[in-house]
Amino acid sequence: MARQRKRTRDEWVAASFAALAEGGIDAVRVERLARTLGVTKGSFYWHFTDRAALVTAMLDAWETGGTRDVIARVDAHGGDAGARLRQLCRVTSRDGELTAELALRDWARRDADVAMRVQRVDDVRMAYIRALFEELFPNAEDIEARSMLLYSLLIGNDFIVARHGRRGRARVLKDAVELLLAQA
Amino acid sequence: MARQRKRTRDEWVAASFAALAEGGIDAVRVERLARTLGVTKGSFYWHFTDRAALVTAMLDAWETGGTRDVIARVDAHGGDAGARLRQLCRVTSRDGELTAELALRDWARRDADVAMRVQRVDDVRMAYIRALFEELFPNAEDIEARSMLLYSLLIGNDFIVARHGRRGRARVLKDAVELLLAQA
DNA sequence: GGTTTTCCATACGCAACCGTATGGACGAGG
DNA sequence: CCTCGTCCATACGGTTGCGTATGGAAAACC
Repeated sequence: MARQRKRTRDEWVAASFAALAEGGIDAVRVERLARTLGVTKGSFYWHFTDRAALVTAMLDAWETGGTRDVIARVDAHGGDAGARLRQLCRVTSRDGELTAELALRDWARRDADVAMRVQRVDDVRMAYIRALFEELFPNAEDIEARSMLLYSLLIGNDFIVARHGRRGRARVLKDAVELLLAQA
Repeated sequence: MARQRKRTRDEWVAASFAALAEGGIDAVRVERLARTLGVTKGSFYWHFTDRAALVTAMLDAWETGGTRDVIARVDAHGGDAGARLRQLCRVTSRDGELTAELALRDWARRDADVAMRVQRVDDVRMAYIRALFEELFPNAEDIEARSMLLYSLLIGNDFIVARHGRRGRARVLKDAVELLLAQA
């Protein structure tokens, strides 16, 4: 933890995500972040005009990190459509991968700008999933249903905390994916 | 809007949910709620010891409203397992049915008590869905996978804002449910 | 080495909340 | 009619957070 002298804009954004994950949006406060970064508000208001500007920067980071980065990681693994869908499942089910999702989707219900961003993210993710399913199935409506089911599963896997008896979540998740990949 | 003289505890809770839906958890503030109810804080602190007590009352209401009430509405409609699952889908996809879900699930990540409540709700819902699928399929693992997929779909239908080209969400939702109800 | 730019500390005013304390209006019960 | 319990208004102190203003240290530049 070498006491560096200068903070960058990205450090503020990173600290904001950490605070969001730990304490919710209520924890993303200028003075609190300043303390964790070892500086004061003066630093913040030099890098950002506003608290709103910080939030905008967070949204930007989430938008690319939650689409392009994930897709790149999946594609880097290679394989055919089925392998990629399984890999997508593994990547997104990693713990802490979707820490900001809930807060942002909740916020999107009340803020038009945030809603637009979430829609963009959802469209990109669905397009990726849809393209993979298109390599496996012929019927467009079937493809759309399976894509929606898989995307919902990835979201639900993180948002739902139900127990599954003796079976673990990982096993259920795997079974569900295989069900979606199975030919009707 | 007859200016009533006395407020009940439930009115405060109802106003809290309205505020939560409109402005997020940040809008659930004592003095703000008092204004919308046409009273002052004095009233609040007579009905509740604390802001935390209000939140607890909200959680209680959500817990029963999001499980027993929904299940009762579905069962009241009657029909076999397949019909009930389709009805469950219709009931939960009504707008505004899950306004508190996102905020609560987000909160559950950081508060052990809230997490326990969400888990109870998820367990009850999953048990209901599972029981219905058990009437349709023989394999336990298959049942669990389909149950998780359906529950995820119901959640995802509300949380995901992706577009589906010419097909509307309602149509995709219906196709997805039929896919889950179809024999392998 | 002096000047300018970069980055941050300090101090201030202001608003929003929380929770408490206290008194008052109003109806119920005797 | 008087009292008592119910329900709320008002006033207060304390905290937290935002945004601004201003000065200062340290580095970059010439």
